[in-house]
Amino acid sequence: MLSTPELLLIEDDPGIRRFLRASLAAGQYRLCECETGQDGLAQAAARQPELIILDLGLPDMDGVALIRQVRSWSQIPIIVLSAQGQESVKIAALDAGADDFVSKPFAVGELTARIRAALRRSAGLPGGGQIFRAGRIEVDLDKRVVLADGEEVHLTPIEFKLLRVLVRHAGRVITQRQLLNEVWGPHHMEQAHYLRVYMAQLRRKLEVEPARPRHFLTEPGVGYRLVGDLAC
Amino acid sequence: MLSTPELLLIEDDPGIRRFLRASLAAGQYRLCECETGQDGLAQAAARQPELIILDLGLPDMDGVALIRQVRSWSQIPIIVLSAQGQESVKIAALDAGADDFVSKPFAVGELTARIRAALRRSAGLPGGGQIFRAGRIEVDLDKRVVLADGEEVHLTPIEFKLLRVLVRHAGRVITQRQLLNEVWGPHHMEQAHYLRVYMAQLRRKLEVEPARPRHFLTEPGVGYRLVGDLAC
DNA sequence: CCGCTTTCTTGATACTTTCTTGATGCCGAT
DNA sequence: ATCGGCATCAAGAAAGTATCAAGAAAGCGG
Repeated sequence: MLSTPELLLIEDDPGIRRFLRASLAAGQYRLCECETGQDGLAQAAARQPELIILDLGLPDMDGVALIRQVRSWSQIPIIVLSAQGQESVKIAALDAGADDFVSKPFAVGELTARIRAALRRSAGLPGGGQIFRAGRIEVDLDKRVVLADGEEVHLTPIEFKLLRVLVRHAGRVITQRQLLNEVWGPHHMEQAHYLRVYMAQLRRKLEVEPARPRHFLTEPGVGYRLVGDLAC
Repeated sequence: MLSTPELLLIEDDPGIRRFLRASLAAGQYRLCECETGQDGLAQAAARQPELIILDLGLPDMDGVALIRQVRSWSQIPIIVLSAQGQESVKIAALDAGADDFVSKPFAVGELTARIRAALRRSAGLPGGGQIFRAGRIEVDLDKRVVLADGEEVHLTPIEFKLLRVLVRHAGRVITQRQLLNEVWGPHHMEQAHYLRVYMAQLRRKLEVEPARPRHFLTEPGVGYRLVGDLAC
């Protein structure tokens, strides 16, 4: 069960890495660590973490450039750490797309509070559980639980990721590229076949008549759309 | 957004108010100022600003409590200012629902960068979906959904592309070449036949009397025009 | 560390929708 | 009447989609 959020830490200083590993990985979050910007970019694309903590002063590339690259395909929250508290650096990072900026030395408590704030925002929820309903289907994104006719339905990690994206955009059409990007990452945006396999899987598990879907609708040539009771 | 974003400033210190008024109200934003927490809450509810800047050290009420109250009904971004840089205060404010925390004394450049970051984020989510209406027709370009008499109408990719161009230029005549260019690309600008086929399709699906179109009008020798209720 | 189970990836095939294209008829203008 | 621009219908071609299934990979428990 992958319920704890995964954070990606991009930081070259081993001391700080150890420090944050101790502070963050202790139950609350899973932590994935990188030492270089290149590796960080690759990991961000491959693992699709829920949040990125980025040290601006990397040896191999400019931190602001890294932010821009990530922002070219994703809205993952990025919290920047930096030894330089210079105002111009902060502005550059924030305007490049960073969500928050923390100067070193920092207090862990504050950092974790800012992480919570960023995750809360990106979840799009006040913190209390929002439940999506569509006919006999019930989805609780927080608890990571899906019910059909009140019965719990087991979903694999990818199935749930896909469902989550659909639920978050419920009512509107999502393009195949967008789904592929958000579920498999930017390197798989041509593998539309994955989408078909997993959409069929979701329908098989959640639709009454998988062959005649009432909620997981296909928009041929475009993408898919999840229609539920709460229409916006 | 058509007009400049409105910010609500809740701050008892007249000096800082004057300072921020000078920095923020100069063209970029509209600024609404309050001296007390009570007034701030009232203004937040009444004016629905796009962002709140809140001084934690208000004379009449606890800032953290104010954050909680606002959060009980709204997700407006809140940036906290505070003279106390104490970690526990920051954590309390962020966990109460604040989006960001800036300690005094602060640099305007950083504050405005953080404001931009917060506004950018909040702009992304709810979707400023403007809906085009024309008689019984309703077009939501964001959701990619079209209704006629409240009933959903399915459009193929090309049909929707064509409709989108028409909606974006609603009220004006669009030449055939322009439509062909925007829908099929610059290599098909001579295929006026495509246009006739698909325009007929749109009329068949959306007009009450396809033979006597009321909204999808032909301008002989020139192109087409979509007339609706909201002109822009 | 190994074997077992679950999940992911990939391929093959049948099926559906959509696009393109040609034929035909209408209407107004010359 | 004839011609050019427009509307409509229809059918084959092309593109896109659903589903099954099996080997590969990854995760889990002992």
